[in-house]
Amino acid sequence: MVRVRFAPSPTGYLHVGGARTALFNWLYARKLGGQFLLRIEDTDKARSTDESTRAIYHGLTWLGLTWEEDVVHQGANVARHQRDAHALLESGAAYRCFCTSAELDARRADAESRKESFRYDRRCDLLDAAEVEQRAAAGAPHTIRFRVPDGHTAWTDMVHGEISFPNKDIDDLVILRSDGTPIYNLAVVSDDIDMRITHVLRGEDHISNTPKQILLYRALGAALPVFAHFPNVLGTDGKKLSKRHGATAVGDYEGLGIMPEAMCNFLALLGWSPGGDREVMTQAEMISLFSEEGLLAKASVFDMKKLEWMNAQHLMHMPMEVLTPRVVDAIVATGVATAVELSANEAWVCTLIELLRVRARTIDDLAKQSAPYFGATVTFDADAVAKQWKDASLTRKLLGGARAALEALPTWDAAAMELALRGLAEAEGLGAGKVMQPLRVVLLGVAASPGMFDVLLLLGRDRSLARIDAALTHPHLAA
RNA sequence: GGCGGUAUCGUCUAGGGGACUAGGACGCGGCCCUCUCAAGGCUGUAACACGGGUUCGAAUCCCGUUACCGCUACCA
Repeated sequence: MVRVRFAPSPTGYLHVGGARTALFNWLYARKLGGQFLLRIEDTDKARSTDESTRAIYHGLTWLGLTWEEDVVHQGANVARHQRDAHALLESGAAYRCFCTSAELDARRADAESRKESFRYDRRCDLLDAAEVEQRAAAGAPHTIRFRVPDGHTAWTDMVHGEISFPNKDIDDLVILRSDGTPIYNLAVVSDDIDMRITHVLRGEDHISNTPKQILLYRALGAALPVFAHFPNVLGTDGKKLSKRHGATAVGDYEGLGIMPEAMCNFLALLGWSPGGDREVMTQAEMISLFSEEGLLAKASVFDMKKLEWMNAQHLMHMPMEVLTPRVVDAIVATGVATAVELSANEAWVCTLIELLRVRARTIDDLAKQSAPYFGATVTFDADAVAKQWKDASLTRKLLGGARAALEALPTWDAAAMELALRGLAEAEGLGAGKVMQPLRVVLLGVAASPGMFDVLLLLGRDRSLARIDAALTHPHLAA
């Protein structure tokens, strides 16, 4: 049974890089019928906050990346971490180190000043056993260090292939601080063993932790998981994505009107390709297409333009029953209509969304575009007015004609409107646009919208005529 | 500095020795459609980091260089 985990530290919001790591873990588990677990690495109490933990839950849930079993809080496992550290001490794989941080810092600085790379010299490992016992018993503060054996440590990474490190380049790492608290590498290994994790899929920044962790697995007598290290997500300047690139938290994109389906789709394509020319996919399609062969080792740049395009694709193709509630919420949030009003006109709202979804890039954009269809009065865009009502007297004449023609219509249907309005234009010796464009501004206040007849239908006879009347009193047209 | 990772259009990528005149997508430009805006269709722009090998043949394999990234803590 494949068991994977996403293990963020709750020191900020859910970052898009982290979200992609979570996505790949989730996809892998879903693909193989495995389990996707969540572990909050909150051992750094100073930096961890409950707010961050909630943001991570929210982000993952929003993306649809639901996890199995109870969330594991690393901080709750300290006793086991300590037990493992002491087991290592007893088996001889680790030793007590009485060097203080200050001494270590000084030696490190000294090595650096001589342009040498610092390695712990194992002086405490050379101490007489009896002396060690005596000092420890006397309560002398000390850490527990893992003794890195000779040789080299290698593994076959799912995305990078063979990776090998000479053990001589790995320092004897502290696994338990002098205050008895565990160090990250020990805690991770201890928890992953305990959680029976079979595949550790994480960010590239953990590559150099991996040999240390493999050594710990072996010393603890545990089976190794399969490792995969995903490349970084970069900003447009090629630097690792960070705050100064603007929105980096997945919550930011939610606020921007990006949908989770699009976000997942976009994130999945950063470092993974289903092969062929496949791009727009539902989550179900991503699961069935997912394979480790498609995983890329190269860092990729987060391109907001493409995310927006991706969002637009999902916006226009997704099932109405999932889209509608979201748009309704967004419209209500803009204040132009209430939820009650919208639910009372379900079919009408549906038509409106169908017409706008193909012209919007985000949910917020769509909600904003819907504004002119609500309310009693029209808000006129100054540029649209200036451009489309340039010749005031001609516009008045055309609008008068359009109003009369529309009012005379026996039935309020598109075919009849088209006949009437095109007829009007022809009679004036004008192109259809000369009638439609001014009318569009009259009805909606803006220069771009769905087709005129769709708009007329949406607004209805009474409101359409009333808006024409209202426009005739607009200062720009009132002679 | 040491160690590790990576390198195809501006960006996401296809490519796994001959099918490459290097394909698709985003973006950008043009055309078509058209009452506007979108969507859609057609089309243009633009890349194998560099240098050596291996091979009859290299974007694909190997080595080196360069650049970028990561790690090098009693952080995670």
